[in-house]
Amino acid sequence: MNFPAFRHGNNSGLDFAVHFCNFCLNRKKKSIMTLSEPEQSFILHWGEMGSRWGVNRSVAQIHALLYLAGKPITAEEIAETLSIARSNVSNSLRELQGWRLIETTSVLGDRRDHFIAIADGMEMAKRIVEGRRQREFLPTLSALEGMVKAAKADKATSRESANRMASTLALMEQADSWYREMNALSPKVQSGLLRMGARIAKLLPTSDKG
Amino acid sequence: MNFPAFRHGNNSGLDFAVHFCNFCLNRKKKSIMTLSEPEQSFILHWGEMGSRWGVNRSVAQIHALLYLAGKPITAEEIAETLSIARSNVSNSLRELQGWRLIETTSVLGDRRDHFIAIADGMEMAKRIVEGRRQREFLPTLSALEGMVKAAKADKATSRESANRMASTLALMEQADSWYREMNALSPKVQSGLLRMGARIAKLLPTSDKG
DNA sequence: CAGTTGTTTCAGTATGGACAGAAATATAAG
DNA sequence: CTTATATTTCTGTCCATACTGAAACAACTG
Repeated sequence: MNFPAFRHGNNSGLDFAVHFCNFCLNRKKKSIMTLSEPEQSFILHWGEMGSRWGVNRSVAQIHALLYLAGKPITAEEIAETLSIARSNVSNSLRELQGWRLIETTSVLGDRRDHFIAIADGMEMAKRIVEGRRQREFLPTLSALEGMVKAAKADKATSRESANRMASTLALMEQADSWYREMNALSPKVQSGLLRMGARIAKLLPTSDKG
Repeated sequence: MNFPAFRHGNNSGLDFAVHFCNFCLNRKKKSIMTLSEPEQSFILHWGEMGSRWGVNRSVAQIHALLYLAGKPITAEEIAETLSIARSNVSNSLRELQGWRLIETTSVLGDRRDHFIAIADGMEMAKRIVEGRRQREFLPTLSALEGMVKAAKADKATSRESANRMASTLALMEQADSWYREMNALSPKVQSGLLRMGARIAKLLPTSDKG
């Protein structure tokens, strides 16, 4: 540890630029989060759950940590707290940004990025769903479209087979359309519908012809 | 190939038991399905999709094959058609039965099980969702319950942290309750709601307080 | 009961993805 | 420009899981 020729109080009257000596920065760098036992199991289970749903463990754990922390923390802190490699943290953070589940913030006098998870659980869920839709659902949908077209044209494919593909496609398209419409509603209405549950069915015209 | 002392037509007048000579059975055994090109890509993509969603490739492929076939086929046929090991097929079939996505049927004069996928796409989707709920969602839910309790009791856990866990739990419980209610509705009403999409929101009391 | 056919279990192998650590690159400060 | 610091890319290792093929097991037939 070396302390350069910086001294507190010599910032020559600048109004906005705030500097810290390396000693302060170093002290800041050392702050590892200590996790309580329940917090640890939350993070562990979150990671476990993630890996069952096609999100890798580190990504899910980091997300859980940021979510629990509720305040901006640095990549390094994350790495030390969870004991995972700095590079892994870096990649995972980038992925989480890709899912729009975390954001970066700046802290005065610190060059490092500080990361924070979006706090609203509902919003979180929506972004995860939207992410999976974009990455997996939509590509499959368009692939299926192609296949159905090909199946109908191909005379080696039985009519029944082609029909089954087509109805699968139709079902998926309907589900997607339902999702898009629901997604477009205001959060207020969305949570209203959620809270309402099956009681909504009572509002349907009694002789439901669809 | 050896042909035992069985001859056509010597079934001694039994009404219901129908026998086939081994020659016939052997001929039956050889029938491998030939898949058209669109069918192949359907199966391949289905497998790909499965593996992205935590279902292993073989299981998903076999399911796709049975779904396309639309008629009962044997484990052996599946193995030969998809070129995967017989044992793998056996295990995968068992898993598919666990998900209630396929059923077994018997064919007269054939000891082997014949498998067929449920045909209704909507029903299929519902069973998949229910399966994942049972296997992954509910366990997580109860684990979370324990953690929230522990977090509230534990004084090393910050109030904010405990609250965040609690609200996550609450959201998941609400989602589950919504699902259960929707699931209990009749298929008719369900598809009515699906087709209706966001127009359902118009039926809500205008000043929606929830 | 012996022989045949079908199914499951088991143990070893292979493959894909996660991960660590090092090296390379970028950015800022003096 | 040099040095310090932050981040990303890259490469090899490790691990989990899927998968195969063989062997054990079970069920049925004559």
